Amino acid sequence: MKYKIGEYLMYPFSKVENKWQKKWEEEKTFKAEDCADQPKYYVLDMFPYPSGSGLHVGHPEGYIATDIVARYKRKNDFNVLHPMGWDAFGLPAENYALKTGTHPRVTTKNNIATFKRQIKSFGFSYDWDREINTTDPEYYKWTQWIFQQLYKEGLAYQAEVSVNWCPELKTVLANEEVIDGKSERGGHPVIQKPMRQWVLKITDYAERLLEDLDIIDFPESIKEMQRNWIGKSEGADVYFKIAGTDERLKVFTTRPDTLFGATYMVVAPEHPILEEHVSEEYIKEVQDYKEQAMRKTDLDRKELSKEKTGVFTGIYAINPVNGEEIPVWTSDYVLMTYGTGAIMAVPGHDQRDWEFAKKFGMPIIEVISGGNIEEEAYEGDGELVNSEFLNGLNVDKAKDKIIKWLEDKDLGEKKVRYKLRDWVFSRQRYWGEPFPLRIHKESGEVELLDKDELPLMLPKIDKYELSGTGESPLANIDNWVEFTDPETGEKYGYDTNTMPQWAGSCWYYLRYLDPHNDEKPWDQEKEKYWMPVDLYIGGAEHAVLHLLYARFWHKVLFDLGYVSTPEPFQKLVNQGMILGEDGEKMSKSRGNVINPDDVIEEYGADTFRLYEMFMGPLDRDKPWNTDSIKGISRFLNRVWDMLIDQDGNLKGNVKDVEPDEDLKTATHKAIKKVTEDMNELRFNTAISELMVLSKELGKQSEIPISVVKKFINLLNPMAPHITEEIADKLGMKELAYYEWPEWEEEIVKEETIEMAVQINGKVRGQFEIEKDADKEKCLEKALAVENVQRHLEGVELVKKIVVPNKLVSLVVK
RNA sequence: GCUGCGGUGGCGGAACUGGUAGACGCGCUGGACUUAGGAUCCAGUCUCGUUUUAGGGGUGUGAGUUCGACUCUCACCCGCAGCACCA
Repeated sequence: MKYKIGEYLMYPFSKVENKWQKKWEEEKTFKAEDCADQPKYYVLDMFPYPSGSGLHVGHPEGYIATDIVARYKRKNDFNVLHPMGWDAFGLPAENYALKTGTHPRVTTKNNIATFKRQIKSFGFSYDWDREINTTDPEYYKWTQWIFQQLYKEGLAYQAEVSVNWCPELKTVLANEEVIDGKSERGGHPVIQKPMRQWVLKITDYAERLLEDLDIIDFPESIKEMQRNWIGKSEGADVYFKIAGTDERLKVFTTRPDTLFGATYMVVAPEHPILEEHVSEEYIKEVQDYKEQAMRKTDLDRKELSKEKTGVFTGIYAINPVNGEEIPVWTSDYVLMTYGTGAIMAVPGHDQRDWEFAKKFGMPIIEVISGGNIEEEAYEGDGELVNSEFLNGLNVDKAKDKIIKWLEDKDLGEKKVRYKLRDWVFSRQRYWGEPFPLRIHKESGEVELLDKDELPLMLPKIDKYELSGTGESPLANIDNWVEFTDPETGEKYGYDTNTMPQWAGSCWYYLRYLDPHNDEKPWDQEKEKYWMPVDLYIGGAEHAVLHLLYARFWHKVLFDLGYVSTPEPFQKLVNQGMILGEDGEKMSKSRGNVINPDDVIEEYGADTFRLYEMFMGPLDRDKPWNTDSIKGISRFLNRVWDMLIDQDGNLKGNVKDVEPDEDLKTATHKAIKKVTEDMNELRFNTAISELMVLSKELGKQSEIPISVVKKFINLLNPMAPHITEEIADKLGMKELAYYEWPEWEEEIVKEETIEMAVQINGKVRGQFEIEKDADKEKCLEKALAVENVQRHLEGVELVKKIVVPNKLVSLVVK
C-alpha cells in the first residue's frame, strides 16, 4: 500500500491523484452554470503564453492560489467561474518558424498540449469546457470585431509613428525584443524609424483610467505604477508671441506662477518653428544640431543626458507678463512628444533649466523666496518676489491668479496633460490577428469588413522571413496585398500588419463567459451575471501593459453598452516570484531551474500545492528549498498514516466518539483561523494551523470521526486529492462541494487563560485565570505571584494597568 | 534622483486594533526503534549566564511617544522592483 520513493515510504499519491483527476474530468465536477440562482464568484488566472519550454514552478503558484479560492468558495455556496486558456499569438512561435520552417500553428498546438498536460497534473478545478485559445479563428474573429468597434468610435487611427528598426537585421522589432537600445538577438543597434501604424487612442481615457484606480482593489504598487505611467500634470498653456511676427509659441508649464522668472525658451529639435523662423546666420548650426539629435537613439539621449547641449536659434519671443524679449534655444532635453514640445525656462526654479542656464550663461532670476538660487534651483513653496502683481502670494495662490490673468487676456489657459501616449497597435509580424478591413488601392480609404466576413483568416504562408522593407511576411503574399472585388471590380489590399500580442488578452476574461457563442462575443445576460472578475491573480510584470490595455478596452465596451461594469477586475493580487535555491532568479544559464514535473513525480501534486503555499506570503518573492518540501510531504504522510491502515481502510481507532474539551477547542480555533486566512489569501499560516490540529488529533487514542471530517474538509481546497480519497473512506460524499465548517466563538475562547505580569515593562510572572475575569480579580492574582512579590519588596507601587485576558502591568518606583 | 515594497534565529517565515517576540516548517543536537538508516518516532533548539531557580541582551541603525513598541513618529543605512531630463 505504500510507495517507496527514494528513501521514503509514501502514501500512494500517484494512484490517488490519477483516480480523482480522472473522476473530475469524466463527471465535469467543476462545470460552472451560467446565471444560476446563486451568488457568483469569478476567479481568474492570467492565462499563460504556452512556450516551448513548458511550465516552470513560478506559473503554478498563482494557479494554486486561485484554485484554493475557487474550491473554498464552492464550499461556501458560491457558483464559481474558474476558467483557463491560452494566450498563444506571439513572437517565439514565429521565430521558431523562421528557424525550422514549422508553422506557428503546429508549434502552438504542441506547446498547448504540453502546458495542458502539466496544468492538469495539479488537479486544478477549471471548467475545461470554457477553454479558449487566442489563435483560434473562432476567438480572434471577436478580437477583430472589437477592433472594429474601436475604429467606428474613432479610437483607432493610422499615423506615421516611429518603430524600432534594426538596420543590421533589416527588420522591425517589437519593444519586447529591444533591450537597452539593442536587438535582443545579436545585440545590433536599433534606431527609431517612422512607419505607418495603427494607433489606439488610449489617451482619450487617461483621466478615467486614472480616476477609477480608486474604485478597484489593486496592490498599491500597481496603482502607483499606473498613475506614473498615465502621468497626469496640471498647469497652464502660455502663449509667447514670436518677435517680429504675429505667430505665437505655445508652451506647457506646471509652474505658471514663475512666469516672471522665465529668461529664455527651449524648443525640441523636432519642433516645427525651426522650419520657418530661424534667421539666416543660425540656420546651419540649428540644422546640424537637429541632425545630431535625430541620429541619437533613445539610449544615447539618456546616456548623454548628464551634460546639457543646445544651440541658439536667433528667434526671440515675448514674455506675455512683462513684454520682455527672451531668446529661444533648441535642446534635446525638451521632448517633442510631451506637452507642446516647447518650454519656458525658469532657471531659478527648475533644476534642468538651471543647469542649462549655468552652462550657456543665461540670467537667473529669483521669483520665489526661500532658496539659494546661486547654488541650485529652488523648487519649493515660498513667497513670490520680482513678480509685480503676484508679489507676496504663495505658490498655489499665485498659480490661480496668473492663470486667471492669462485667460482674461487670451494669453494662455489652464491645462491638464498626461504622459500617456496613444498605443501603437500594429506589428510587422505574421503570427497575430489580421486587421479586419481592406484598403482601397487607389484612394487608400479604409473599409471595415462586414461582420459576416469575419474572421479575416491568417493566410497560409511558406516563408516567414520579413520583407526587406520591414513589412511582415504577409507582404510577400500577392493576393493578400492586392485583390479585386468580384462585384465592383475595384482593387483592394489587406493590411500587412497584425495586432500585437496584447490584443487577445485585452478581453479574454469576457469570452470565458460564453466561449462557444458564434453570434456574439458574449451574451449580455451572462455578462451581467458573471462580471466583474472578483479575484484576478498573476505576475507583476503586467502592471502597466496588459492591465492598462484591458482596462481601456473594457471602458470602451462599457461606453458602448456591451459590458455592465466600468472596471473588469475588482481585485488584483500579484504572486511573488519563486527564486532558485540560491536565492537568484531561476534561469537556464544559472542552472537553478526546478521542473514541476519532477517534483510532482517525486512527491505528488498535493505536496507541491501545499509546499508552494507554505513557502511564505503569496505576494512575496521566495526561494525554493528542496529540503523544505520534505516537511510538507511528511505532514501529508502523517495524516494518511493516522487515518488509513496498510490495507487502505479506515483505521480502527477512528471512531464515532465525542472529542474532549481540549480537542474541541483546538478544532474550533483551527476552523476560525483557517477561514480567516482563506479570506485573506494567507495560505501559509492556514497550513501551519492545520499542522497544529493534526498533531492534536494524532495524540488521541481514539480519534473522533467528527473532528477528522472537519479537518479533512479544511484541508481539501489546498490538497484536494488526498482529502477526497480519505473523505471517500469516511463516507463523505463529493467533498469538493461539502459545506465549509463553522466555528463557535464561545468554544474558541478557552475557559482558563494564562495572563502575564509585567513590572516596569518586564515580564516577571504568569498566572491562570478564568476568561473575562474582572480587573480586581486579575490584579489580586497578579500580586500573589511569588516572583512578582519578590520584585515588589522595598519599592513603591505607583501604577496598575489591567488588560483583561492579556496581562497586568505594574509600575514601581 | 523619484516612486513603491521590504529588513525578525543557521534558513523559509509567525506575531489580531501597541500587550508574554520567534507559531509552523527546514536544518541542527541528543535519544528510541533497527543488521543498517539519509526512513519513522520522542525530546531539545534566539543569545549570554545558570545544577535548578533568578537574571542580562535581543526584531537593520539612532532618537522619540508610551506602563508597555517588530507594530506608532522622526532621521538614517541596506536590499529588491518600477520609472527616469514628462517642463
